[in-house]
Amino acid sequence: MSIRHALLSLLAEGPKYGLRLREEFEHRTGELWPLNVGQVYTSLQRLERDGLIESDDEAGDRSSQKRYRLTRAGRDELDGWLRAPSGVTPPPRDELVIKLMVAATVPGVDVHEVVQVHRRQVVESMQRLTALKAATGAGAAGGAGDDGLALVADAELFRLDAVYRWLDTAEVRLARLARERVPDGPVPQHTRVSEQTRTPR
Amino acid sequence: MSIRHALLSLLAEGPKYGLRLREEFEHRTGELWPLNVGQVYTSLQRLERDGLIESDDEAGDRSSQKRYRLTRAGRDELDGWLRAPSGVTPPPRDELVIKLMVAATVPGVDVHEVVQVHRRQVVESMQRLTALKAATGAGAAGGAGDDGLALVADAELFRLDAVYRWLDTAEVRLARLARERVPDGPVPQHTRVSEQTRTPR
DNA sequence: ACAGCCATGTAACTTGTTACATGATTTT
DNA sequence: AAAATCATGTAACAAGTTACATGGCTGT
Repeated sequence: MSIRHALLSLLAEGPKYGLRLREEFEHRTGELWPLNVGQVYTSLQRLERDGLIESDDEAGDRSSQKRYRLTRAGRDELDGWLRAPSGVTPPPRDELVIKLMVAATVPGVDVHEVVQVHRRQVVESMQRLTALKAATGAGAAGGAGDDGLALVADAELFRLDAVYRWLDTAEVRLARLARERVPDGPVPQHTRVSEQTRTPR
Repeated sequence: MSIRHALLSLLAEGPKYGLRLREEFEHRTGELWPLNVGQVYTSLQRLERDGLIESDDEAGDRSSQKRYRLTRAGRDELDGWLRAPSGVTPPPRDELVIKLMVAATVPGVDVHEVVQVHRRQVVESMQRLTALKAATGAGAAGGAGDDGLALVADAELFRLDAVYRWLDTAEVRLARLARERVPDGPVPQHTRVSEQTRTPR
């Protein structure tokens, strides 16, 4: 639901058209989060379908700018989103966490190795981001776009730092999990019964 | 793509059926990430469609366990996933970051207020998670399921801590962004021309 | 005239997600 | 016999994503 609302936000400043919206989005996020143009148009159509934005319907001619503006409902939706908690109910599933939780018991897979691989990737990403920040920050002498990049890069850097530290604490527990692997897990009763009554192929 | 691969991982231990897969997934993640049953079945069907898993096709009778097992292609896919970087190319879009980047320039919205709201939510979530960890950790005397919960909770806690620190550093820059708001942004040339030639409604 | 960009749009697809239906088995 | 639980399945939709098509405008 991020892109929908991001478009609403950009439209709150005034009517804009598709490509313009893409440019602004990418500029604000320091060109770190590319946004496919097609997605802007599909999102705009869906927003219009939901009555959150309107367009100058006079323009029947293709290939000329079609401005969209926020409706009242759109503004309300936007205000709600800005004050709504971001991903806390339920907590968002973290792919890396899932990966390690299940990898712990996959036969023939060394958890330590998987952890190592990801640790290395985290470090590399952090180095890349730091270099990028330094390069643009020094080169262009600090405009607004650089602030955007810095913000996005910082968010990623903090996140990656957290991931790295989690990997450290997780490794111990993961090894224990793999060892403690219960061969007689909580199997529902129905299973055992069915296995007896069903004819094996 | 997380759930697909999680199911593959669980199936790597041996053939299992739908409900069993849900139970194991939820158990591993400390019951913190509920998984809708329907989604297990849809995911299984799609995995079978893609040739990553197989089922005992003998069972035409509904409402009896249908076991799925990993195919060779499935195992390969799984191995690839375990070693693949998690969300680095391109960096995942962070909803909160987007929210604040665009909120900075929405008229009538106080960035500081939005930041405050989210700061509070982060703190509350962290407290809730810490309490949950303490409660189950002390009560059940440390089984494997508690390790699962601890791992997931830790991941969330580290993540939230990073979010909190980012909010601190971001607030300054966001205020600057809102002030520095360029009224004459990089408008594509085509726009100006069209605006002259088009009849205003 | 032609290449390249601006601008919009559409068709097709993926994963995630929920609500609901169905039937068998077990429990009360 | 009724209620609860186990187990599978389906229909429908949202949101994200990409590849492609279309036409106008601009510069060479």
